[in-house]
Amino acid sequence: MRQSRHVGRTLREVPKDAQTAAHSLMLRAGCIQQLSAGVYSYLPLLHRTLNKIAQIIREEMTRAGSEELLMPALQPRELWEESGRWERYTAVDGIMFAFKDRRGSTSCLGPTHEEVVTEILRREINSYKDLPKCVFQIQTKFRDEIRPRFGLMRAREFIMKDAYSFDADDAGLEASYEAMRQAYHRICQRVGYKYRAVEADSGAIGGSGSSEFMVLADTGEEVVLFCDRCEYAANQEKAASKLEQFAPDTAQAPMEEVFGEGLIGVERLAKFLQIPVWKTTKTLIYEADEQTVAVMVRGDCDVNEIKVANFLGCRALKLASAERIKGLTGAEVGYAGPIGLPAGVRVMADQDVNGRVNFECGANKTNYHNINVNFVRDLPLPEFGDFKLAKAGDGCPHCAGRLQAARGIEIGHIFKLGTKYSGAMGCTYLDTNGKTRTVVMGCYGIGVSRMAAAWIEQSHDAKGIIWSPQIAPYHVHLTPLNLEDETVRGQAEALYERLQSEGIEVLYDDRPLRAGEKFSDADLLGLPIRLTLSKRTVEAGQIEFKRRTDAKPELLSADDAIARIREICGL
RNA sequence: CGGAGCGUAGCUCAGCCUGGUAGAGCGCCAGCUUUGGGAGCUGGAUGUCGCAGGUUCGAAUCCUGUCGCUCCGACCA
Repeated sequence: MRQSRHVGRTLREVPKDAQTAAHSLMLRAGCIQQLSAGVYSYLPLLHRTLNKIAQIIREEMTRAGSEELLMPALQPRELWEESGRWERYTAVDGIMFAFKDRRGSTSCLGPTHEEVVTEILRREINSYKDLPKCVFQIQTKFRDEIRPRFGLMRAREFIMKDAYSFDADDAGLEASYEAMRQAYHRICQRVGYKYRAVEADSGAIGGSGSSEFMVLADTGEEVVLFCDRCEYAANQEKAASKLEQFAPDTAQAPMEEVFGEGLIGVERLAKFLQIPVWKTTKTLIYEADEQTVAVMVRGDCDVNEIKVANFLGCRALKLASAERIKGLTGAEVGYAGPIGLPAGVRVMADQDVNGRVNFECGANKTNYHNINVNFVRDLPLPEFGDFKLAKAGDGCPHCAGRLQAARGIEIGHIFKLGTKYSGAMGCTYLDTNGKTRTVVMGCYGIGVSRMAAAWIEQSHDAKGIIWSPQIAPYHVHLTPLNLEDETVRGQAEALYERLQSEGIEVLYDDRPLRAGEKFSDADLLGLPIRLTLSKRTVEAGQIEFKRRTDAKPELLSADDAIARIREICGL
């Protein structure tokens, strides 16, 4: 491609709306243009990268036995009512674009395709002989994000690959899931990410098990925890952990109410009470749909709201307002405790709250704390469960190692759905005994446009993007100088032709610009290899070869340069 | 959803408080010089000041509404 005809001019100034490196660089390199909040045009450079990513995904999906199709983005309300997700996706979470057409029927733009794919496959599957099946598509998805941000990272319109497996039983699902898991590893490895696969919460999609593929980057929105000794790795939303255990007191002391003015925050409180932090207790009051719950965690922990919501099976979980807390506990925020709450409040506690003797908790009275509290004697046993947020430094749940934290960008998420959709929508088959059974499903998503953004987030420097050869828009940036010189111009044109004829993708900067502008643009666009011709190189009879990651260029013959390009780009 | 901020030239922004009919830098166009990391000089073009009302002799500026964009958000007991 001749750069003089290329659409996607570079920007010298940093666009004000860009909060992250990837967003800023994509705008500056002319990869994207914003059309409205969270909606972007993919300009030619990025379009090429997206196609390359899509191609890698296609190849790996196909290798794993999945077949490509394309489903409608525009979907009827009735289908979503059949699966039972309409209300949640529209009224409750509002994540789905929905609207009436001219006939008055309601449609939506699909944020995901479980309903449609189940509709397709339930007509396809009759017998166990028709299983397993697996299909995928690469398509534009729509999510009415509460707050779109970071460019392509959290957009309202984005490109995603989603695959769906259909099996006769759980064993079949395990096999399908494993094939997809392997495919996802291969995709990440082929692109070249530094990444981790982690255990994850399955969220709104539902289902029993899931893994996320996280590209490691400091600006990632997710926190992943992984063990320094074993293979355990999980999203913080899902992660379990073992807390350090302390020897309990040998005898119960009498419960006491202690005045401690304005003591909010467990560190200060523990110091004041002269007890270790692990003996303090945080009690948080939540509104969970229609019920009110109090959740207790050890003072050195925080509540993992996702675990609580999953335990309760509620749709919405949020901290109670200050007024509500005052109404329930009679105290200002900060002094809630499990003793003396109104009868309707359901009391739950993280399991590590148990096993302590003479612990502290809020007294439901402003500025007062109870100490030497003991279950059974002072209050009934609450419902115990795993409700704490695991954090770096906690013990690994599976071995004696410690958890470490890293930030990541979630690019892929695979789920064992089970029969949630097939059951609701009647996707069944007859087994060998002629008995009707429900198909067991899995779903496997990976964000194509987000993968491009994640790559840049992980691979850039002060000057610009550093593409990997596998997903770079072009392999080579041909940047001749002194184009006014006939000889240079002639050689540049000839080299441009030769590279193309050899199947090397080349962006040819044929603009009559100065060296500084060309090189700065080349660094910004970040193609893997830069080739430069000039009066100097003509005299030397060689061409200048520089990788984006090299500091200095080297002089090579055209043949040698092409050989190097082939080697680097795996051509 | 709540809170806040911003919409002025292609881009980044000043001007607004204190009303008098619009500016800078970069970019763009022409010419000359320059020519290996965004060079210099000279000349030039460019705006429904987001939109709609209102106040006023007069509105980018004040008021109201509206649309768009951006940022922040339960101080965890």
